[in-house]
Amino acid sequence: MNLEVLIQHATIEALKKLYDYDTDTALVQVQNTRKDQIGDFTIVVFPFVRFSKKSPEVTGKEIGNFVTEKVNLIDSFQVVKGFLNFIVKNDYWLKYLRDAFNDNSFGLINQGENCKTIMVEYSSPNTNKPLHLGHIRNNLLGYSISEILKANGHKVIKTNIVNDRGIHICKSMYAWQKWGNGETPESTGIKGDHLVGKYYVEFSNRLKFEIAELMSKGFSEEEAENNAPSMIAARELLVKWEANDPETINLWKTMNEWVYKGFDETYRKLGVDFDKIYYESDTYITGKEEVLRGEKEGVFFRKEDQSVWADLTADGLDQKLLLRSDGTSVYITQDIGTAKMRYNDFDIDKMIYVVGNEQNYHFQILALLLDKLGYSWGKDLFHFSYGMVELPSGKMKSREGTVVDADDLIEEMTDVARKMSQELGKLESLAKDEAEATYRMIALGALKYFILKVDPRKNMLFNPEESIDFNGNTGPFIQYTHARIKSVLRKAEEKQINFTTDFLLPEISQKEKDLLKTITLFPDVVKEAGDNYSPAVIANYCYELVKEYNQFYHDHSILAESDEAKRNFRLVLSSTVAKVAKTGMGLLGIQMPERM
RNA sequence: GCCUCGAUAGCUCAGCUGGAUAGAGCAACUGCCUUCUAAGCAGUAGGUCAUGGGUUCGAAUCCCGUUCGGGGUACCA
Repeated sequence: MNLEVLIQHATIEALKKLYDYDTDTALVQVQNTRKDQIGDFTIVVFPFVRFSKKSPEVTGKEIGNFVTEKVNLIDSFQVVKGFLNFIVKNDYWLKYLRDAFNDNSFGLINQGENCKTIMVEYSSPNTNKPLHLGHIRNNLLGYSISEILKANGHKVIKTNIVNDRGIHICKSMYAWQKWGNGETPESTGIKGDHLVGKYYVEFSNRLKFEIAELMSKGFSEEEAENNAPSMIAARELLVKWEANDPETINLWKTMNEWVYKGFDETYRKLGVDFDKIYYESDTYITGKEEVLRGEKEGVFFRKEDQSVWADLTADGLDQKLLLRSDGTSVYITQDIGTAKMRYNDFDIDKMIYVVGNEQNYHFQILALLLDKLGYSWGKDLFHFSYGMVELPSGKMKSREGTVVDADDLIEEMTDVARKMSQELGKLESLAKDEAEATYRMIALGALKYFILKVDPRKNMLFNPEESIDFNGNTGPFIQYTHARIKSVLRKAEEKQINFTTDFLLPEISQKEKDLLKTITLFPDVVKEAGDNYSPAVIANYCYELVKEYNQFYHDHSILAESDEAKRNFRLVLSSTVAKVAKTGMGLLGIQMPERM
């Protein structure tokens, strides 16, 4: 049982003995004492004065005396206004440090009885265009959430559903057929996903032109879009595709292969991966079957034009199209099929969809439809809904070319990291490829931290005019601190200074104690991040920790310390900070360099 | 229109399961490298927590109204 719980229980007992008041753990909260106050743990006594019938100060003193008597790890206490601050014996903190230092999986929970099998879907790209910054946020969140859930003792299956079919890819296919002149990634030297994306943009431009033309002839915007020749051609391609037309399927396969090769490269650079990949071209048929079964069972209905719908008005929503009048399937049809296949393939306790908040409505409906189709797990689907990445000019739109391309961004960041390292004269002793790997590590550290430190639910702003920072509250700052500690530890080794946790109790300074206390917060932070699906909690903690370390580092010598117990303690402290920071950043998918 | 999310320093963000004087970073200004990595440390300045009410011993945090902004409400995905 940890000390906070001991204090909590002792306080409950005190309330009973002193004031004959019965309460439970929910009403007695032990919190960490504010940094600017003396003490380690705090209990707010205001809620108790009502039945102690004494002033907050007196109430605090009475409870303080009782608890201090009862819990022998507590050294003393102070009452400031209505706040009861306990001061804990140094032995407690030092023992904690020893344990943390010796525990290789400090802060992580082993797979135990609460272990769930959780499937996390993320990335989910369309195969008609390359990945952009919005996808980067998705990929980083999905990967990080998976790691955080593993750290909380769960089994995680990372999955990706590739939207490899549908009208969007037909648009690229049509444009390539029409204006491509047989271009390939090989013939042009353009990365496959970028080449296909180029034709998607060309299609959009052409369509925009055609719509304008038709509207000038008196068509409404909707009519114009439906009657634009390019749009008609793309729809024809989709019908041919669903009818298995060999020529269409061939072209589709070829262009998708180009895209996959490109995606694989981007995923590799980003450092994300998947345990199982689904393709909508494999799952949409199951979806169609499910919809038709639903229609047969009277859950769904068919309109005169042969389109199939779900009536959700009883649930406070609208009618929802499930199959088009030409018989082809839509987005939600595919998702129904994908969900069913996943539950057939794996024994899943929980399904998490990492998808942007623009699709909140979609997932609300998906859960409802699956429930109506008789799947008990339908309502348990969890949509991890995250905010958009916005540019100063507003939302990113692939169709309009206002996107920050993922590959470009990573390259630019790497260039900045390289330039900066060289200006600072760092890494000169490293071999070229090792230095390059470190630049990449720093660049990705900056990018990933920049994205993951913000609350996932909120929209965030990216300004391409200002490059992502490498100083201050950033990934490289945390990486730097790690490298700094590693450097000290290397020097210790060179000087043959061995250190163990057997140090006799040294006196510890306030800064050392603050740092040590920050280390003790890590397990709770991991748990909170898991409960709230929030990499941001981890990111902000890592920053807090290394900031604390840098202050300590500035004020104390480590290797030059003559008192052996102190030197020993500081080395253990440093080493533990490095380990915790590395573990924490690992949960964000950020690697830590040995030197930088 | 309806549904939904948001608004904290000049900018980007923490803090939101109610607790002490609202915190960081960036940008601006000042100091600190003959000593373990200055991608660092210390400091100055910067706030009506959109706004009006309510609940409470106590509200940035919870509730209601208002204003402004994002997203959704497609036979796009």
